[in-house]
Amino acid sequence: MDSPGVHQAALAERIRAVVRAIAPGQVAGYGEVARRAGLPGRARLAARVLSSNEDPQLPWHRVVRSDGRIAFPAGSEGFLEQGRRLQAEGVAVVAGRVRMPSRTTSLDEAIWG
DNA sequence: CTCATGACTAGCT
DNA sequence: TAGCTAGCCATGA
Repeated sequence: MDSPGVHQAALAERIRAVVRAIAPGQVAGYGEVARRAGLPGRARLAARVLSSNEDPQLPWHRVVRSDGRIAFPAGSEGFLEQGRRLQAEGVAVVAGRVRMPSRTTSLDEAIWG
């Protein structure tokens, strides 16, 4: 199915589907979303899809950068909005960052719990 | 066509 | 930890 004849609209459709599949209280990186949509390396495309998204039902706020940072400029409206929505779902947001699934806070915690 | 831009990433210093 | 660089790719001027 991933033939070189697919349109951009179809790709955007897949990306939105993947974003919709992110469970509440969870987050995913742009690159991860793209990869799940069958588009490895297209993190930028995923970001573009969200930037041009018009669907109010799309949980775009669950998508962050690979390092857990919110992609919007700190202090911007989008930045505040995303942080607000994430915290409303129980996601810990500290200084514009969220804890990524496979990222430990400290070595001690990783070893000793 | 070329050039600049951006809700990105990984690697190196 | 932080900053810089190069690669990435769709869009618009």
